[in-house]
Amino acid sequence: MSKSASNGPTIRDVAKRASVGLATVSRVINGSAPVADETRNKVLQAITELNYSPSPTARKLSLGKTFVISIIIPFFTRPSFIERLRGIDSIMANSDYDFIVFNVETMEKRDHYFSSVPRPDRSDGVIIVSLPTKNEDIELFRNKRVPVVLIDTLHPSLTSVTEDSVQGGDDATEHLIGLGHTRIAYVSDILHDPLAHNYTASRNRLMGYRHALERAGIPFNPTYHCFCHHDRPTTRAMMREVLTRPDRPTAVFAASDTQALGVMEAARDLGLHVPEDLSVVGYDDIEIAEYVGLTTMRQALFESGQRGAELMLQLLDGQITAPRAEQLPTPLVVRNTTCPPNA
Amino acid sequence: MSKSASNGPTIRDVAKRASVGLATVSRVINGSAPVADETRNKVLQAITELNYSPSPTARKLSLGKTFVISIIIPFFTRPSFIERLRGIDSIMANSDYDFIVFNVETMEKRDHYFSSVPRPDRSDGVIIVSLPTKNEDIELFRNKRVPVVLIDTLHPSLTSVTEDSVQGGDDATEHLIGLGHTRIAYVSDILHDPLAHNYTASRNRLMGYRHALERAGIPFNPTYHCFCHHDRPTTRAMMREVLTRPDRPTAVFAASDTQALGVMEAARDLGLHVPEDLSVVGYDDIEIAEYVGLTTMRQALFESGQRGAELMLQLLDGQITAPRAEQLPTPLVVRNTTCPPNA
DNA sequence: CGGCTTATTGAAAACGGTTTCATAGCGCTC
DNA sequence: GAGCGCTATGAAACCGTTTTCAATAAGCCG
Repeated sequence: MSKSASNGPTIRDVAKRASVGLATVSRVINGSAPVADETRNKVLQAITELNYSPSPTARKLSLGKTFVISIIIPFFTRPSFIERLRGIDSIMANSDYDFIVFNVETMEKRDHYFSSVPRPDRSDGVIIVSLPTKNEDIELFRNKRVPVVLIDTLHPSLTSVTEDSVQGGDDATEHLIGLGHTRIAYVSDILHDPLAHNYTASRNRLMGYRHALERAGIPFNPTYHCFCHHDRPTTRAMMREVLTRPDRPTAVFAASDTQALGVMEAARDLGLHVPEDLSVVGYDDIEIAEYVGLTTMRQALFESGQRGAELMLQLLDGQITAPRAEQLPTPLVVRNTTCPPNA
Repeated sequence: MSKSASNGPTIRDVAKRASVGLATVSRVINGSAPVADETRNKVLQAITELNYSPSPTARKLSLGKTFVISIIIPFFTRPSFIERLRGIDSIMANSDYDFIVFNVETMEKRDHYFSSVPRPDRSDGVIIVSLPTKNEDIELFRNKRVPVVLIDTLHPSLTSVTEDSVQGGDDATEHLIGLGHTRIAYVSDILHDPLAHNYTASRNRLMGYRHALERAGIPFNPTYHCFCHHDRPTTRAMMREVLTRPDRPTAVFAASDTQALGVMEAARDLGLHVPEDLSVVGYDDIEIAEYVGLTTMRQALFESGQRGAELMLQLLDGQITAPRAEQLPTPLVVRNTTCPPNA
């Protein structure tokens, strides 16, 4: 079983045909040491005659590298992850590395991949997307000595690329304040639950929201922070109550487009017009957002993937030594779900 | 450079510690030959003591396999591809194989991947999704002796999984006929252009459409076949004209949800109500479809990925020898963009 | 108790590259 | 012309597995 069907020519065949030592062939291929022109030509000719190409596996074994970057990502739950993957791909496709994707859909899979994937004989590096890391995870990675880059998540001892959610929350809120709103609600998922979708991001957007309010001299009203499980129907139900309160907000900043859609459905249920009766700002700029004309914060999804991949490549190159945390700006996309209040 | 940082224990270390030959360790690990219980226990103990796990790369080299399945897919252009990838993943994750994804966004990349990826030293098998194959491609694959499975595409000499587009087109049209419609338009992209998105599928849906009409005794009206470049704005513009014709259709079957959305926008532009004035059936059941309540044909995307992966595994196992073409049924999802005419 | 089969085992040869190390050949200096 | 350094090269060792092959020990039969 050791020999598989019809293997191609090996470096030894090339050496024999060119009547040189096989070390010389290796040198010609990799340019790792000077070779006389005449010799090189003989080798090159033998290579083309035999249609030889070196075995990646053998190379990997000899070099002690895998030439694989592993991506651990919940990539199937949201379209936004695809955009990040595209960014990673756009960089990786031009490198020597392949990337293989590990799809996390449950906590068990997360734990399983976190412990089995970052091993030197499996991957040269690991990019973790949108998955928070605990300290024990970090310890694990360090023991395995595999470089790690975080995208969309933060940890003090790892290199990471994140969107600036504080700034984003600030900008979104400021947009509403600028239009004249003062009763502005913030809608998010449950911030106490570390397993929630966007735990950290939602918290940071809240911070930005509060900064903006503070700067404008608007006191923070805790009853304007509405949270519930992160899906459209639940958000819709919750907001139906909120929007019937006597001091109902005139504007809503939602921590995700999905929740923003829930807000809009609730408004529709109650006969409130958007944006005349209620301004809504979302976050993410998912595909539907454009379709329904939702004003939203666009995350630099593609760019985050690109940047993460670039950082990984630099890490592998030894160009980066100390962990570095980069932040990407998030632009506001103004469509037609926001306008001045009572307009 | 040959030695990388801090490699883990090797099979030799285990052998030494258990004071057995290294062949025996291999036998214990793989169960490839009988080992005395006492010996096995010694080895097992040494393995756990050293926390040993075998090097995948060395295994690959020795076995002459890559344990990699390559997926060539335009996966980033449409959400539907992700669903197929999920299906593939759900099967592959439980196998010995990793899969690596090659993202095709241009013709050059297609050609490049088609020639470089299906090589025995790169992949044990290749799954090609939604990418038509020419005869010369097939010849190439055959030369490389790498098994290939097609998803969403067909070729007589390869194993494939496709949705039954003829049946789908038939069912969609029949649904409209059943509601009482007789003036039914078919909207698709340009069928003469082999580079168009869904060339074959669109043609097959047209065939199903005609079958259904014929069975109902409704003559096929060529002016009811409307085609244009496959995007929402273009479709919208085209349909604005079609829907102002004196014999305007009372129902539209669109070859994709994207185009169906264009149709609905055109109707809105003209003050036509959906479904009272115009019934619309789409195809694909993309995410937005549910949001806007579009009646549509759901493709068995996830299942197609699963089935394709299963077939690949069987191919690698030698369970399949002759090429086999499987077809998956596509269910109709009735929402609220269809109703009887003039209702 | 000798001979023969059968279950276990270890040494060694793959797998196909890269890299070290020693050497041969050459031009240069003094 | 002896000594020196430098370039180009090939033989051999190595990466960490799997598998072949021969050998040893044990069991069984007559």
